[in-house]
Amino acid sequence: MINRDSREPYYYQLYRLLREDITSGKLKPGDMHPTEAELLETFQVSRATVRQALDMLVADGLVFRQRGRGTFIARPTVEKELNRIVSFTEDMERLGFTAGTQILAAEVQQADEAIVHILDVNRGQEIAYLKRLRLADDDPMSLEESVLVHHYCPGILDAYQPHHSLRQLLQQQYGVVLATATQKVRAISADETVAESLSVDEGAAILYIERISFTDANVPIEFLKTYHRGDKYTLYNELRA
Amino acid sequence: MINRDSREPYYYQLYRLLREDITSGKLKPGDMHPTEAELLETFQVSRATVRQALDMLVADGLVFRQRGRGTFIARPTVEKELNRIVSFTEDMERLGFTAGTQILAAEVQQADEAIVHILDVNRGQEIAYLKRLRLADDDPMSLEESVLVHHYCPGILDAYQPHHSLRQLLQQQYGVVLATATQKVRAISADETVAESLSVDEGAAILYIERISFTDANVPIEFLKTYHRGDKYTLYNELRA
DNA sequence: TAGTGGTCTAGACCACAAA
DNA sequence: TTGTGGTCTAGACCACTAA
Repeated sequence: MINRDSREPYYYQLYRLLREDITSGKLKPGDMHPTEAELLETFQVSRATVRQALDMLVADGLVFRQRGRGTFIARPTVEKELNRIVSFTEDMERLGFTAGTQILAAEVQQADEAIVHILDVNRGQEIAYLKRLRLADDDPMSLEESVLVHHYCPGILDAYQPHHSLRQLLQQQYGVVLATATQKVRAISADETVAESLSVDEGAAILYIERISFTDANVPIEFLKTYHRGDKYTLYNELRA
Repeated sequence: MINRDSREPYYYQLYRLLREDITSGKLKPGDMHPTEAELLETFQVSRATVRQALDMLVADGLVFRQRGRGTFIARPTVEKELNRIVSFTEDMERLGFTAGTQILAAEVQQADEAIVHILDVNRGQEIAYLKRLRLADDDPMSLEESVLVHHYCPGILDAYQPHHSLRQLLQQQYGVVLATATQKVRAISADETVAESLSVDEGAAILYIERISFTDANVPIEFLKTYHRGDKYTLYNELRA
């Protein structure tokens, strides 16, 4: 039900309630969604409020409307997922692998000239450096080097455990939400270090990705370099005209 | 002004009018947009209608709202461009190169089993095959193999000229608009053929992209395989949480 | 014809920013 | 204090779908 005393808008509360019914599987793809009239009655809010909540579900791609027929639960498409920021664990599980992690290095360092410009910090300012080897079904898949602005997540390297999601930790312990990211993707040849870490031959093709992640306040918070095994890893994305 | 007799909704007419003021440059980034109250008065519509039009401008990224301050014209950001379908020519010019093209093959073929599933055609149905070498400042940059459903663009291989954009040709001569695409990105090692075409050593890192493009009616129309030189080509994209 | 979503009105009160 | 956008109400009429 809608909490009338909450500072959260009615439409947003309703949105979350309706979304839960879909993501929990209570309503399945193709099912008809409760009509606007039913929602008015059930939740005792005006039609504009109901429509505002439904607009958000439509924007999320969770439902679609057909004039004269009703509102229906959408069939999830792979495409919708393609440009989302996904954790390595999520990514591997989607592909049917079991994800594992080895921590190769975790230390607080001082920002060098290169990082200063990328993460908008001052030279010498503290950064958290984390180097991890990512495994899929116990085989090396990717090598990841993360640099975080330590100021926003002090002590994160002590809190981090291999089975944790860095993303979740940032959100739950520090209230830092990764909202957007930009990335550059290149194909490179494995140098000795990378080859050894990933158990491939020197010179093997590597999918190299540099990502800068931003908080919901549009502040750069993480710089990530990833070396994926070219023979094992595929990146998907979607384009619009 | 709003045409009250049009079948086009008021909010949509208003949206187009306001958008025109921005894209024409009459309103510049950072400028304050007319307030909702002003728009009510000027266009003699209700506030809900004004807000619906403004919602669309916000969704387009053309304006942003600040409670208590007003609505402002947004600064176009590079990031917004990152997930757009871009032609090779556009792409190279953005980077400051001069784009060139050599046609290596252009012929009508019959769909084999692999293509049948990708482009949703029948086995043996006609497809247009086009193999092009892409140059940046006269250096080989990428090797592209396009497969088009010939039925939607009969005779396109005769109409195509090296300095043309395939995308423009499809739109202008056949009314086919490429609206969305999905792509897979991998790092591979150059085999003999690819190495020779791109003037790199065999085994050099190649950024390999497979793209399926869809029309605005969501019909698959083109299958594109691209081999980019790893030492020269970088792919950019943007992610959301 | 009954029921659905699409559009539109004319108000109201609120939170927030700036003077 | 004034003006802005944010939220909300209680209606209305319309276009479309399906029975």
